Amino acid sequence: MVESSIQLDLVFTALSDSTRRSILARVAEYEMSIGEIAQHYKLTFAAISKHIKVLEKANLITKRRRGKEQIVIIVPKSLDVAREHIERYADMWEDRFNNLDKILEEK
Amino acid sequence: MVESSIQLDLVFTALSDSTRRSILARVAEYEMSIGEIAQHYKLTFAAISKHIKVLEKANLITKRRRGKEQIVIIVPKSLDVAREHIERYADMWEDRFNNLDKILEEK
DNA sequence: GTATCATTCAACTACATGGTTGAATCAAGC
DNA sequence: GCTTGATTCAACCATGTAGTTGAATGATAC
Repeated sequence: MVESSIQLDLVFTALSDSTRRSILARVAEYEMSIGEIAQHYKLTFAAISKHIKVLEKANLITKRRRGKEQIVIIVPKSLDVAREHIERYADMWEDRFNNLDKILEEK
Repeated sequence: MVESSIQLDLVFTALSDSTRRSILARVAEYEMSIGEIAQHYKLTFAAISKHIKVLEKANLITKRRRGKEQIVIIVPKSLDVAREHIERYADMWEDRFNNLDKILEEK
């Protein structure tokens, strides 16, 4: 535990399950109720509800009430933290690559 | 399980742990042996070895032998699959946002 | 081939996760 | 206030994961 970023932990954990990625893709297109989401999967309602809670905890989605239903809404900027983190690896590697000249000179 | 992408599962699972992200950041800058990596953490050697195996399984890093040591090397393009997936969510949301006009017309 | 250093494997513990079922909650409609 | 529909909670089971320790392997140096 060095770069203690709980938010990143939560986001990557949420994205590590294909059912959750599928749900996220769904609500990225159309906001919909939990019941509507659950219809598309063989899992029980409760299981879907749990997956949605994981996405919510990672702040990838949020909920709003519409009568009896809970409407699931994507939080658009929430994935930025993950995207930016991934870019950072690329940048580091790029820097290292650009320093190859120096390394070769030492030979 | 809808968009059965085991590779994405592995990559996001690997990135969901801050120790592994830290290791990945380290080897993105400089390639180094497992022993050198382990020195920076309070965990046992075996624990670090396990973390590195998770990163290897996700194809984020690879290993090369140098005498007695195993040198850990980042696989630069391996994160693309994750980055591209994240971009897709953004695109979907963008499309939906651009269609707001039509939705408002229906009102 | 023996000693040594670097790493991995095996066995184990503790805890988290993904799934189930059935009861409980909560808002709406009558 | 009762019923119904939508969702969540609680309890439980099975499996996976992160960590440990100690033994086993693999490569080098002598």
